[in-house]
Amino acid sequence: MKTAPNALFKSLADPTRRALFERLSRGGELTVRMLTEKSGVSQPAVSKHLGILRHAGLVRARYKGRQTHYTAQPRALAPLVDWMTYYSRFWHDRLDKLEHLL
Amino acid sequence: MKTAPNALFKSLADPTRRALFERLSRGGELTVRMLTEKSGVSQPAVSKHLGILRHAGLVRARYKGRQTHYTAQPRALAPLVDWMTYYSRFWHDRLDKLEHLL
DNA sequence: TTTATTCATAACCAACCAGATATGGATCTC
DNA sequence: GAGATCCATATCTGGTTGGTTATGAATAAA
Repeated sequence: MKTAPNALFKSLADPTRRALFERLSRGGELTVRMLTEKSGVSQPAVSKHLGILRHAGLVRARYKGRQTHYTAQPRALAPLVDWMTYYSRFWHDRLDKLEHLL
Repeated sequence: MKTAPNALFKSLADPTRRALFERLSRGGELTVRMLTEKSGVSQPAVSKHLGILRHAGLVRARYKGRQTHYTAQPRALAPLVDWMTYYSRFWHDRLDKLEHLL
């Protein structure tokens, strides 16, 4: 309950990185090129962010030809849900049903 | 749905800071002195962290005499729950009941 | 009225981080 | 095969940040 959410919190703390994850969550599968276009940062920056997200398990890479397709892995958010379930006593009664689902 | 979770994610991204919030979530009301003891860092560091948490709305300060008592404000986690509700399509069906509770 | 305690702020420092440009490998296209 | 495109990695840099010590204001205790 301690080290698990660390990488997740850190990964999602950066706005640019979180925006990438958000786009992937809605947009299905997207290439680095597509993600770079409306990201506001350079392509290497996007690649680096995707690497961090991938390391945290939040996205998944599929290699086809010269381009890499990324997809979101929302299941990786589970430790965050666990963390909030555990540490918010106020909501505990309402969240504990959710907890055993995960 | 964009700027709201930013301060929360950033606040909770630091392990020391998150540990303080966790302790307050379980330990009720604690003074800076008490929080400093088992934090592993100096008192000014604790004060700074508490200031950040307070700025994010995650803790609340009560001033009595020369000591400051802090309490956790788990309701402040609401935007995080909203964020996860919105951006995790996988859990959407299970979380949307929770969403309208908040 | 001293003396001690509690806390916050200031000033400083080392480490980390997010961004850039440069580059090269791999793969399509012509 | 030649050129163009896509992506990742390497390197560098400015800004952020989490930590420290120093200090002072405010309050409690002696």
